[in-house]
Amino acid sequence: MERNKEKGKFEQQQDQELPLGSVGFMMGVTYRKLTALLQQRLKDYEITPEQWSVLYTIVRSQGLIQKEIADRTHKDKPATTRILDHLESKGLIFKEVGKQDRRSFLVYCTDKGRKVIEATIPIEAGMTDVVKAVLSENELVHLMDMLMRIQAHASEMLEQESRE
Amino acid sequence: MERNKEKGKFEQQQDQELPLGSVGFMMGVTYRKLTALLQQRLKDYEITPEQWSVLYTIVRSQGLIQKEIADRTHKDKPATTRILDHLESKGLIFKEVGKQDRRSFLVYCTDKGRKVIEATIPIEAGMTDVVKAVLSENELVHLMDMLMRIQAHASEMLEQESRE
DNA sequence: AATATATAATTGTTTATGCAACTATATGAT
DNA sequence: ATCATATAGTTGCATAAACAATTATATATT
Repeated sequence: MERNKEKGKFEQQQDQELPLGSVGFMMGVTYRKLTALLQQRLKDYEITPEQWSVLYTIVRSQGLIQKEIADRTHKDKPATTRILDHLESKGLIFKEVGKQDRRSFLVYCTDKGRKVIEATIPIEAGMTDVVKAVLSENELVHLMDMLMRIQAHASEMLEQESRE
Repeated sequence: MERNKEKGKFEQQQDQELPLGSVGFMMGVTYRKLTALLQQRLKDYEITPEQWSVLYTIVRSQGLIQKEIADRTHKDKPATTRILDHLESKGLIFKEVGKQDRRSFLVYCTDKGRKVIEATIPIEAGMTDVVKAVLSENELVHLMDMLMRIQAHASEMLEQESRE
């Protein structure tokens, strides 16, 4: 009887402490927290974290086609189109129709776009510092390795399972 | 000259292999891949992963107020309101006005809601198996621990920095 | 050459997040 | 008791992801 009561109390407590213990949800929560912090820090530059990642990719490699940008940033084509729209309307990038392949556009950053990235690279780097404040160098490396393994395997599974 | 050429080739390759190495972005990509897989597997039940997490919380603890659900699922109040709207329109939950506090609603699941969760718990558990296919038991524990540390620290930083 | 098929990009729809503004009810201080 | 403040919930707006369908151009097949 007493043990039952105790167990009841324990379970009730667990209920409050561990509402959703699965990896996927934890990862989502952590990602959103990190992103919100980065967004906060990028506020003065009027660019979102996802826009930053796309613009960064463009600054590093001028003249990519959208499909290639989509692959490198792990976005699908519609998402890429729309983020590029935002970047274009802010005057940070421009497009040019492909000469050989007229289906595609070559994407370039403007001077303004390059300057935004140059100015914000330290901010993005600061996010790694935030993580390193609670993780050792080894742990960070291990974390990245695990994330890559999970990501690769989940992609594989998804492709497999959606193919029928 | 030759060395320069080689280096150019190497950098170009790096360019393709490591487009965005930062933790935050990697975590977002991994989260989305896991979520997409879960969504695929939940397809027959007409419920999304985020809806699942909210419904699961309700099934485990009947009569929570929305604020409490928001806290446990790490969502803000608007997001919670809208997800509850979806669950309600599918007949999986219902609300009841609070007796003591008439600002709040007590949320309960319907029979249908409970059955959906009971039927899909194995599917959600299957996501852990997907992760365990590429991570040892120890690594998974370590990963969860690191995620919690990062999440807590990022929350702290965000609160600190948004407070001025 | 004509036709089928693949690919690049766009548009529309649904779901979800984050932020700000708002309503209604509770609580605290004078 | 009144007035200020806090809290629960909702609504509106911007951004983004996932999926399906569409358009336009390339490539492959016969």
